[in-house]
Amino acid sequence: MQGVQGVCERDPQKTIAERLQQRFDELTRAERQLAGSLLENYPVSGLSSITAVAAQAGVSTPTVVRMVQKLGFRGFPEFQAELRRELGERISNPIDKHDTWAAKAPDQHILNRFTEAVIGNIRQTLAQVDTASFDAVADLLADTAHGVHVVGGRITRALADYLFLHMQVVRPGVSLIQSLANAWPHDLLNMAPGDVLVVFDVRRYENATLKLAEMARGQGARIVLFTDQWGSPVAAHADHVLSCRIAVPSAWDSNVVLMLLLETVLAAVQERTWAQTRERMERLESMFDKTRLFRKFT
Amino acid sequence: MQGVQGVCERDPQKTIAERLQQRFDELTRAERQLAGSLLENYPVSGLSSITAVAAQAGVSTPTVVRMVQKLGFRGFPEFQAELRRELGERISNPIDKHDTWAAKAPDQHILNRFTEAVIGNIRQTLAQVDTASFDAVADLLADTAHGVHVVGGRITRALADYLFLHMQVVRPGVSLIQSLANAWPHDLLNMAPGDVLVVFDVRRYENATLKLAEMARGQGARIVLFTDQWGSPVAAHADHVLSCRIAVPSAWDSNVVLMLLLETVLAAVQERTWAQTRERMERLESMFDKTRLFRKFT
DNA sequence: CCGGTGTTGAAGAAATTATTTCAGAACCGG
DNA sequence: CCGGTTCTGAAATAATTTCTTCAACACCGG
Repeated sequence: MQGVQGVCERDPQKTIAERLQQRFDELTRAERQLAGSLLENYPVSGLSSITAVAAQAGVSTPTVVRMVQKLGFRGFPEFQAELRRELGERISNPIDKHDTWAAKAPDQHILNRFTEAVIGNIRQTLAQVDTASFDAVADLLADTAHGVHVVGGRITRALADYLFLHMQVVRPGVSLIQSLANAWPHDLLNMAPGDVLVVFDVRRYENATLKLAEMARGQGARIVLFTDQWGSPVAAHADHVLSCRIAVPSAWDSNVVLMLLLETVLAAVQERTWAQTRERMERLESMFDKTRLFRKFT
Repeated sequence: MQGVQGVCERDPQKTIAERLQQRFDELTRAERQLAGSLLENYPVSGLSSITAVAAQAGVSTPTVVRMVQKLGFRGFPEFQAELRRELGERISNPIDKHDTWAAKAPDQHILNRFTEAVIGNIRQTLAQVDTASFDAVADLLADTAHGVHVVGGRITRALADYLFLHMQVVRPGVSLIQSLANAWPHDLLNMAPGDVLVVFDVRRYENATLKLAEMARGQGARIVLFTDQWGSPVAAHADHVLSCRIAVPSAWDSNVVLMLLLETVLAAVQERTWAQTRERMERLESMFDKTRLFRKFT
C-alpha cells in the first residue's frame, strides 16, 4: 500500500486542472497540446498509461514527463496518484456533505469517525441488497404454516436473541436454538420439513453453525442467512442470503447494519401479519399490566 | 482524428460494480475480499496499478488477475480501461442524486422507509449527544481499577449481552446481571463501591431495573444509563446518561441507534485500553485456534 | 485422521511503462 | 542565410507492472 505519499511539498490547494490553466502560458506548444487534451475530459483522460496519454494528445511520452515535472511532480506515476486522489474527493464529497455527526465534537472524535463508517456501511449494504430476497424472507417468516427456528454464533447470539424475542410476539411457532449448547440434535428433532431456519453467521464463521445448517437443510428446512459481505460458508446451503457491510474503525466488526436489516425484516413481517400480531400484542400488554413488571407510564 | 474509436462494441452490459455484486457468490474468499475493496470507494480504488490494488485489498496480484479474468476481461489493463470508460460516462452526466437507499426498490418499500427513519434517528441522536458524557463513560469503562456490571431489560437484554461479550474481551472484571432472574441480590453482593453499573432501559421502563439501579447506587456504584429520548426513571440515579432516538415505522421501537452508540463506546474503550486488549485478544484467538470452533478462513 | 480438490500467494518471467539521452527540427533575431 | 537557442520525439535504458508457474495450504468427504 504505497502511493499516497509525499503530497506535502507542492501547493495542496489547487487542483491539477487549475494549475494547468493557470500556468498555460509557461508551457511550450507540445505541452499546451497535451494540457488541452488532459483538460478535455478531465480527469479521466489522465488516468491511462503515459503511452496512451501521449498518443491521445498526439505528443511524445517525453513531453508528458517534462510537463508533469514542470507542474512539480517527480514523475508521471506521482502525477497520476494525485489525479486519483482528487477524483476520490470529487466523487465522495458531492454525495454526502454531512461531514460531522456530533457537531459539538471534533471531526476526528470517535463518535464522528465511527458514525461515518456505519453510515457508509448502511449505504453500501442497502445499495446491493436483493429486494426480492428481502421480500421473500419476510414472506417466509410471516407464514405461520411453518415453524421458525433462530440460531446465532458467539457474537451474533445477541441478534438471534433479539429476533427471537420479537418474532415470538408476532407469531406462534418460533424457537431459539441455544448457541454453544450441545442440545442441537434435540432442536433438529423439532424441525419439520418446510420449517424456516434463520441463521446468523459472521466472521469468524463457526463450524458448528455450518453443521447445523447442513443438517437442517437435509431435513427439508428452508434457510435464511444473515451474514457479512464476505459471505459465510452457510451461504451455499441457504435459500436466501442477506449480507451486510460491517467494517468500522475498531478492533471488531460492527453489527449495527445487521441489526438494521433485522429490524427492517421484523417491520416487514409485522406489516404482513398485522391482523394476528395486533391481537397478540394486546394480550401481551394486558399480561404485563397484571404482572406489574413495567411502569404504566413515564 | 484519433482517439474516439472502438468504444461501442463492448457489451452495453452492466457496470463492473454491478457485475461484481451479481456474481459475488461465484467468487472465492480472496476474490470477495478484493471485490469488497474495489467497491469500497468505487471506482477510484481500481484505478491504480495492480500491485497497489492487490495490496489495498490485502490479496496477491495473481488473485486480482484471476478475478478480472473471471469477469470476462483478458487482463488487468483491459479491466482498468473499462473502469475508466465507465468513469468517463459517470462524470459527464453527474445526475448522481441519492434519493433512496435501496435503489432497486421503490421509495415506499419498507427498506427505504425504515432506513430513512433510522438515519434520521442517528442524525438527531448524534446532534444532541453529550460528548463529555460519552468520553466520561469510555473512561469509566476503561478503568480496570473498578468492576463493571451490565444489566438490560426485556428487550435490551440482547444489547446488554452484546456489551458484556465484548467488554469481557477488552478487560477483566466484567459481569452480566441476568435479566428476569431473581438473583439480583447476589449480584449486588459482588458490587463494590466505585464499581460501574451499565443499565439499559427503554420503554416500557422496568420497575425491577429501577430498583436495581437504586440499590446499586446506595452501595456506592456509579451508574451509566443507555436509554431512549424519553428518559427512563433510572436517569435520576445515573451519573451519565446516553439517550437515543428510537422511533421507526413499525409497531416497535428501533434499537439500531442504541447499538450504534454502544459499539462506539466499545471502540472508544478499546482505543483507551489497546495495550491490554491486544494481548487479551491474541490469547483469545490462540484459544479459538486450539478449539477449532471456527474456520481458519472463508 | 487422511488423501483429493480447489484456492492462494511467493517468486520469477514476460510485457509494458516510464525516464533519459541525444540528434535533429523549428524558431528567432540579426 | 546563419549561429544560437529552445523544443521535440526516436530510440535506448531503467523501472514497474502484469502475468504465469508452482508448491503450500485449507477445506471436504470419506
